[in-house]
Amino acid sequence: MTLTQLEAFVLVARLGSVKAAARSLGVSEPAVSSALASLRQQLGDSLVQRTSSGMELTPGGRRLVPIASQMVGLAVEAEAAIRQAQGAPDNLRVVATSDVAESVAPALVAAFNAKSKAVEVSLGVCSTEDMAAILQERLADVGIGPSLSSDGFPRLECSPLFRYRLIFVASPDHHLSGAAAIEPRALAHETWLVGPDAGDERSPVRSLLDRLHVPEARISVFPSHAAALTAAEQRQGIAPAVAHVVLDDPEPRGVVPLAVRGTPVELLWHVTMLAADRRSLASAAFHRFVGTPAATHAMHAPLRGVRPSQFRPPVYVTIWN
Amino acid sequence: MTLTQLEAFVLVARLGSVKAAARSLGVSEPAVSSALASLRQQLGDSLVQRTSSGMELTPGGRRLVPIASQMVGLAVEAEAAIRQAQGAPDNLRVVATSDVAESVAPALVAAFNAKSKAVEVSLGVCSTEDMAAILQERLADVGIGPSLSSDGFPRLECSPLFRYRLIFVASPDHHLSGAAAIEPRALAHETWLVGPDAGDERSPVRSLLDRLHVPEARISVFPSHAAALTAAEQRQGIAPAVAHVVLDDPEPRGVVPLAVRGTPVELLWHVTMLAADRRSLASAAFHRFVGTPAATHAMHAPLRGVRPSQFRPPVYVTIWN
DNA sequence: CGCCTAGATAAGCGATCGGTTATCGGATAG
DNA sequence: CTATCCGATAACCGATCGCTTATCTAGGCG
Repeated sequence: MTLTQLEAFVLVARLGSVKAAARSLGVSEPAVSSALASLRQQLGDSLVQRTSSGMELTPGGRRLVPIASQMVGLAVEAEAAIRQAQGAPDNLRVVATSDVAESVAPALVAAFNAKSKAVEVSLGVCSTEDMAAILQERLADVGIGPSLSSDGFPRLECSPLFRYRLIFVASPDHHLSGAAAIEPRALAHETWLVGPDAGDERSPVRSLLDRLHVPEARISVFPSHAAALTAAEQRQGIAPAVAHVVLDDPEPRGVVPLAVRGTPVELLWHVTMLAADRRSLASAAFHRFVGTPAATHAMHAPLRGVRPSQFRPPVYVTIWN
Repeated sequence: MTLTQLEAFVLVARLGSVKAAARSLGVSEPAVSSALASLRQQLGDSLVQRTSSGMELTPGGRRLVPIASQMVGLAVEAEAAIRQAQGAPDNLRVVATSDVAESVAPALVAAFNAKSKAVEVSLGVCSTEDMAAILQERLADVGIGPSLSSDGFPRLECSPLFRYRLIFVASPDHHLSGAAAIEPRALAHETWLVGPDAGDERSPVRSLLDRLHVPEARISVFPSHAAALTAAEQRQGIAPAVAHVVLDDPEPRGVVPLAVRGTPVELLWHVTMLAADRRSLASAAFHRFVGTPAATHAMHAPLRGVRPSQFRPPVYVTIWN
């Protein structure tokens, strides 16, 4: 029974699939499967069994989850405690959905870092779907993205962070540029140039594309939002974008907003972390920070110096440990 | 950071020496030392440092102890939880000092076993000194021996179990047999035939020998009390013994009690286990059991069928896991 | 019916673990 | 000063871990 095995098991139990757990851990599927096999053999219980709809816990597995989860949590706590005892900088791992990670997160993280020098902040990317489990399993300390409040993760606390506007942009040459009061359903057969969050089942962009019934063939997914925007400048296509990031850019992009009815879409990003009694000192400091005007200001500031290379290449994987 | 390493560290911290930890775990000294080295390297903290008087914790080490302790505790809890979920018999590991293990413990354990068929009980031996740490680290569930109440192990609960009389016996041929009102200090230069607990710093027999200033050369330590008694039948020497065990034996030993002033010595054995809120179901059942008349009766019953071979050969080591 | 998805299994590989015996080093006591 | 105790280290070894790629297999679905 190793901590690695326990962590794999907990993630399988929490996420309901070996595949998702493997993705969250950034390893291959058999790695997780065999970790599970070792546990099963050693404990003499199958722990989880596949059913038609995901993986179901056995009675033994159900008991193991909270214990194993706590053990893994204690392991990271141990490391943090010792680092702190030595006066070493505390560590804060922020995960965000890809849209956040490419818009407001860098500035927010930088501002926080400037203020609390004793904390080392790192920024990662994950899908909305995995975020709750990642936070609960302490693979990360803070999550930024859509609201996670109704997820059945009672130990997580989710609060509104930032109100933003989703707009659609295109090159000035685009045939819809300049058109007035465009009907949304007219966009169903346009070419869409989107960032990685189009792969995230629960991202606003994804649900929008789903609602419009845009066929797969008309969607081009880019490894970053910046790349999607660049493509929109050059190719005929529509890109969703966060309003203030595109419009207030000091070096304006070669795209213009489209006058689509119902836009800009008002949306909210939330910040999620463990409940107050079990979060780390650094997490608590971050939580306090995001309530300050300095944080709001940083997020509203135009995006500066963000290059796609700043973001982890494997966008949908969060790797630490 | 593996559980094995954490356990080694905790035991070193608790027992104050690598040697004692190695003994408790039943492994060699370098095994513990290298486990410690791995932890030190990985966490970047020396954790414990040797001083003139034992090992001293660093600030980081001090923080790690409770966390690591909890982790290993959870590991054994996990196994127990799953075993129980499968309806498998619960497991109760009893440790006792060697005097108890050879006198009342077998009957007590057997009686408990007969009553709760769903619990598998095993009996081990350890020194008084190590008992508290062994219980706290869940290497065993129940400890029987001298009182441990003043040991600075706040999570342990210690209650009186059994009042017994310590007497001295010798062969009827012995020159002191039949003598009246023997002065204790007259025994200082006799030959003593004692069981393994003479090696236990805190056993009553040891402190008695210390008080009499019996020279090392006059003490013969046997691998079991039974062996010491047998030797007393055949050789010229005095053996300490638990009164009712020797006197009520259905097949009387060839020894007689000596009329030493101050004897019989009234002593108490205690039972120690984790505090009520963190003990296992089986431990709780055992705790209830020792308060019943059946338990008292079992302990008072003459020792039946006890052979030295029933006791672990390496007397001062407790091995499970 | 065959395809597809997702988990299990096989085979293999390097790193680490966990243990041993033997030796070294440093403080303490006599 | 030397003997001794105790922890650290060296050298070594087998088992396991943790991971990979490739293949197998059981259900669900068109």
